[in-house]
Amino acid sequence: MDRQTITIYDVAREAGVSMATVSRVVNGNPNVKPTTRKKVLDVIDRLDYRPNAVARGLASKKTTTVGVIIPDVTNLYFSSLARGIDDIATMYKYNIILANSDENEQKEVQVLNTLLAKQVDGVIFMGNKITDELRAEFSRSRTPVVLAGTVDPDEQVGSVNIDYEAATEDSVDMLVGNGHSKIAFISESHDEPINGQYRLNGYKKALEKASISYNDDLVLQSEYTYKVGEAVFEQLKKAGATAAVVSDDELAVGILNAALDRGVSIPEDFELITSNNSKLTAMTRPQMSTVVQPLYDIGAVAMRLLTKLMNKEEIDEKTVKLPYTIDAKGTTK
Amino acid sequence: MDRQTITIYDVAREAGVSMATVSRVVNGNPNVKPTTRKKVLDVIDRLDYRPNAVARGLASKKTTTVGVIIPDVTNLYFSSLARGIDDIATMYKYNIILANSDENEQKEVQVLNTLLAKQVDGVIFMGNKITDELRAEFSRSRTPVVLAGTVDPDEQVGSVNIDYEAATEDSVDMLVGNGHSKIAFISESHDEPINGQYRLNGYKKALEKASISYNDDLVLQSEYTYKVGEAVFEQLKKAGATAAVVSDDELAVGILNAALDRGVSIPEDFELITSNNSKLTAMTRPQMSTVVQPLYDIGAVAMRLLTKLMNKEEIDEKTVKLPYTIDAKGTTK
DNA sequence: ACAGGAAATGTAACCTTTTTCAATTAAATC
DNA sequence: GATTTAATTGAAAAAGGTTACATTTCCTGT
Repeated sequence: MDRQTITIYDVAREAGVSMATVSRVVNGNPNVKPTTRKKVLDVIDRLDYRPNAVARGLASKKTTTVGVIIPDVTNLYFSSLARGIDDIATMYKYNIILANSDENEQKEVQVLNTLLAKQVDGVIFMGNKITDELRAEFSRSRTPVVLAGTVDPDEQVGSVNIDYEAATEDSVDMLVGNGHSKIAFISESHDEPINGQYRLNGYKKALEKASISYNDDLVLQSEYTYKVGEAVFEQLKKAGATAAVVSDDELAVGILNAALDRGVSIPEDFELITSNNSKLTAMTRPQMSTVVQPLYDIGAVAMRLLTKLMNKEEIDEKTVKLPYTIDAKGTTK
Repeated sequence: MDRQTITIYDVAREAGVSMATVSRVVNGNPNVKPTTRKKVLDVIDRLDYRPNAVARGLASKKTTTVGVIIPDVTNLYFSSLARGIDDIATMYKYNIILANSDENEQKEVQVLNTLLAKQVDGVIFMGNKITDELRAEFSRSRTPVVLAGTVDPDEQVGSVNIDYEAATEDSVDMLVGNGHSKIAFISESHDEPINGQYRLNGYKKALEKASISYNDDLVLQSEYTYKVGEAVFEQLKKAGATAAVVSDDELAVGILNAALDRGVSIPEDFELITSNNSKLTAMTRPQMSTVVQPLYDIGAVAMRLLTKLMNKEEIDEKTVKLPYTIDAKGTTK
């Protein structure tokens, strides 16, 4: 009682050719006589035939689908990357299976596995830390993987980033230049190389250059949400910070607002520079000074790189670093 | 030179059973003797067998994948819905193919077609207007469709919303109550029923109740972006509006900031109420008064509804309206 | 020990394409 | 006009599972 969908068989029969021929015209294979092609095309049109992508995937071992693991679509940083990914994917005729991981290691592995089970042609991973288990899954399957906005010191898989260390160093340099010596650094867990290894290093380097001694009280680990801004700001005050480098925009807004709500003038009494250049940085008052990461492009380039990998094209460099700048807006002098 | 992946055949052979039996244990069919199950499970484990979801999909005609058409992941309103969708999808073992449409009618149709070609078990559509072409595609395929945060006066497919008309009416009521008579209404195109039919109606009703005559100059159509806020605010001033009801948070922030940047005090000189209760409403200063839409829940309920539809369960009501409230924060008195 | 029914397992068709590889047809050469 | 060669087309074998149906095995009760 179903048999409603029409298959390549039906087309072949109607057109009086073999299904191989139908397959050829559908796939644009040139070895088909123009008249036959026309005939088949007409039948396809008349019957409104749509190839079954699943059957296609099974036969050809290609699904034209890539998996995208994202911590949270609701985070503007990641959704901006995702947008870049999807646009390029569409351009290359791929679709995206999007899965939220909440940066939960267990979910990440699980999701990766279902993506692989679904035979995605490639995977784009956004997150912060590549656990060993994840790395093991990556290398076990021969499915290409590209990290977007995510670093893996191991560099086994492709990745697209900016130079987080240098960007953070530049940010701190700027605050130092504005006369600060009690500069806080706030990021997520230092277990994540992007923070503990790159950003923190940049921070330390800048301090060192300025002969400012490193003070543990000024280095905070915090989740990236708006609502913890209050608590973080209290900690900052307690530690005597007069400026801060923040690794996430949403958190930065939280801190900024907490300061404003307490009557602290910004940037006069406190300076702040954030890291992602998401839309948010333009929406606050004062607008937030920020590292300008080319968010969309990171996603786009990552997807482009993945297409090459899936296509087994020769890659010159599978770790690409995109340029960044610093945009001094209203939260710094 | 490929044959690296191991199939159900391999497992069957190793375990000395038929593939049917392997299939049974993989799918949790109870008709398997515990000892056999154990034996098979051991082999699966040893060989690290992972069922090929594509083959499965072809054989069973179920892909456990649903398509999600979203205008733009980067818009917090929609990404919040998407998050609700994905969480419930995951809960029911579905994956999400996400596709951005930019509310472009052509893209919408095209994307829907590739989703159907990929044999998704269901579709969740977010957008604003259901064109006839889209409607035609919806009904042609027997794939269930649910609209999330999107209305279709036609009510042919499932949908999850709030009562936009009433919510807008309430918003205007509140501004009227605060003494305004020159209240602006700003939304996207009135061709979209959600705006032209529901919200605008609510606006008119409220005016009528208050015996305020409708003034065309106070009714604006604008795209939903932050950057047009300036232009929109200028128009509002010109029209002499003293308050506004805005249908999109990002646009509302743009208007709010344009006002603040011009030295207008809010809410003293101008009141504003927005419609989506995205994170943004808490991030501005003053915080934005808003209609509280249960964004996450709209997505979650839509996905839940879709699971029922896909499961051919009996549905009591396929058009569900979720409750909303009005949260008067800093942009209204 | 044996019939009868339930439980467990196996057989083989089917799902819809792609993709060899072989067969046929058309075009080109002399 | 007979061959050769090139261009089209078709037949059938994958691809990796699910599932209806048939068959075998296992218990029970007598």
